[in-house]
Amino acid sequence: MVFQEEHITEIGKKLHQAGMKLTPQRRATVNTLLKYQTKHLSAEELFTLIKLEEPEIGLATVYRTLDLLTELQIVERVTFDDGVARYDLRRADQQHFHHHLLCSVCGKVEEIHEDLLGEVENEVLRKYGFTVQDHRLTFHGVCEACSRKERYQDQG
Amino acid sequence: MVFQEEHITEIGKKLHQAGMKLTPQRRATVNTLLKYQTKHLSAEELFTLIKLEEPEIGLATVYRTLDLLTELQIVERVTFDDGVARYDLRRADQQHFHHHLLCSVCGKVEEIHEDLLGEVENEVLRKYGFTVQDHRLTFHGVCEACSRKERYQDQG
DNA sequence: GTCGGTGCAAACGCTTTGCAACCTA
DNA sequence: TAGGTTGCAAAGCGTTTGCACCGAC
Repeated sequence: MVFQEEHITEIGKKLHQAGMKLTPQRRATVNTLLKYQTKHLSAEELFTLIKLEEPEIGLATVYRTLDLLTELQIVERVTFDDGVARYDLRRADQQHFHHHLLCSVCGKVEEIHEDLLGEVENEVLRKYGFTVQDHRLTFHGVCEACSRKERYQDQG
Repeated sequence: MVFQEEHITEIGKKLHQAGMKLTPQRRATVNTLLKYQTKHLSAEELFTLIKLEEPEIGLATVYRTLDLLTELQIVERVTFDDGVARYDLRRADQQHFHHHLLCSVCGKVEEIHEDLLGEVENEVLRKYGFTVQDHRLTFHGVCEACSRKERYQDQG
């Protein structure tokens, strides 16, 4: 995938700028993040998948790499209420226009890449004097597929 | 505080309805939650405070009580990105109109009790077919006090 | 040769659980 | 007195850290 290679070299550059190396382990981690984009995988889940490409890698290295990528703002760490950290590759074009829909029936996590909060953030500044730099917005509810199923069951 | 007593008996009723008892430990926990409302304390912090009223209480009981109150929707469990659960007494009149402002300078957590998301939730239903039941919204940024300080420093 | 990066195992902090004793409705 | 509730200690789980070894520049 050319697209993927571009991403990797771009990330390699960022690492270099920070005086750090693009090791095979880090490359494999980024590859896996790219491959499972928007899946919101935990460190342990990523570890299992990364091992397919880089079997010798250790869990600690995965954590360290994810921390590093988070600091460089290449990935975003999200914590839902289960307390487990999940990791998301950040799109280059995306500031913080990124929300989650968490279905309480099937557990699926959907992403919305659209800024729903522009006006709301202005309001927060106006009313509370709070300057918003970033946000975390997760909606809990029922996704389209599950709603349909529920309606179906109610009738049947 | 009459207000507080009302709350306690009301919560006692809810427990009763669920076939559970209002023990001294639970009473002390609710009292402390009332006393430090909107402080977003962790279980450990609450434990320390509850012990002032009920010195024999164990940490496990605090966790169990908080779990119980969360299930009964009397308190709300919030997890910011540090991964530690914090607990918030739910106001009777409040559905989910409750957001957080997290200052990245001083670490303070402010609450907003105002529904900023009514229109946004309609949009989510319209565009994504997702029926919103609840949400978590946290703004990361700089609070009014810290903004003022920063402006002052820039000038001085 | 230096210095960052790695794997392993041990440690860590928050949370949950097993169990015997307790106590309240 | 029956069943929920408790305190304690141990275990659980995700995450971090110490350390010796490795490998690229």
